[in-house]
Amino acid sequence: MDGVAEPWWVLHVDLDQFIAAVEIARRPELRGKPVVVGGAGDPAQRAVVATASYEAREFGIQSGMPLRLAAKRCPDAVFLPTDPPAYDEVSERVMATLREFPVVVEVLGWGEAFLGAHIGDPEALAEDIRRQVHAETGMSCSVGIGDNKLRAKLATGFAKPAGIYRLTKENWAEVMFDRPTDALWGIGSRTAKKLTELGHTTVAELAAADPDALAARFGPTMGPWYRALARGAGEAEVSATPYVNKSRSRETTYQENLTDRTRVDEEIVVLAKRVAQDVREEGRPAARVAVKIRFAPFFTQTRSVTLPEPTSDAAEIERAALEVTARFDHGRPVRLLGVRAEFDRR
DNA sequence: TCTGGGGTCCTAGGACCC
DNA sequence: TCTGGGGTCCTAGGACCC
Repeated sequence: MDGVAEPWWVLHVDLDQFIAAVEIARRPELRGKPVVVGGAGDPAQRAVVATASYEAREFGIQSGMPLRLAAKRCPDAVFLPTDPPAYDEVSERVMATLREFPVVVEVLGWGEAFLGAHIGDPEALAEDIRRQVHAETGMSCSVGIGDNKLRAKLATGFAKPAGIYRLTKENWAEVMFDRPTDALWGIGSRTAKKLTELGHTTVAELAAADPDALAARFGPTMGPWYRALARGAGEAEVSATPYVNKSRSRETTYQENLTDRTRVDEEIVVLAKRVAQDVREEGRPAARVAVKIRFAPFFTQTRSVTLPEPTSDAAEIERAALEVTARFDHGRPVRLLGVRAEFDRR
């Protein structure tokens, strides 16, 4: 104290195997077993893994993998359906626990948040958080400590499971420079491949890249931003301002492709009704309506329209969705349909 | 890889206006 | 029309994240 401000730290708290952990908490007999949560819990269906328990990961099962493939890798795994309301509820309890600390809490997603704090000993705070979250919710979490959000977020990856890790300007080069560029938060496999074509395979190489060349390849915002990421740049501000949706959408992948045009319209109406309900609950009118169609085998298109006037009326949202649907070239079987409402930017 | 669902942000071309 | 320059909106697509 004595009027000397403590330094500002960003902590990233992430629940370990969150979705699987919620399921195991209410079915203790599953503890220690390979558990895979996703879709309707039927590995014969078109669906992917939401979260696999650490035991299931031993078999090479990962988030985003088709359930069918997961079942092939581990036929004895327990497959469970996703239950979003259950994850909402546990996540809320975790966030409430985090808010008991003298920190700013910015929720990132289910079981994941950034914390901002003026504090002398961030490791001690992280320990307290881990202990308190476990005591109040039964959940295990990991905590990344950083001097900005990027480094805190990446630090959590090194902390898992059930650990604490600090990543700052001091150890950034040592920890990150030899890793591939897609180890960075914001660079995925597509961009990493393009970067490799430009001769930047590692984080160190990207950090030393020519920003003008990157801008020419990726655009004036993204190009220089990738280089900044490689140097560990990120926001340090943490905001507790409640999240406001910019859009609401509903989509469905059909277990069997739709081949009947009439059926497509019927399903669009079903989705539009759900979106209209979401829009009403949002309390703000929709300004645009978009339709997404994924044709077989896996070819996705979107069409959209700006409404003459923003509306929350279900009939108008349905009508707009059907109008937009009519603009597609309906030659092939349909694998997925989606309807999205966008709110006015403000 | 027979590859979900719900979001966000950026890019780029054309329309349109002054 | 042998067609400037800048700003903004609309639309479609790509990429990424959880």
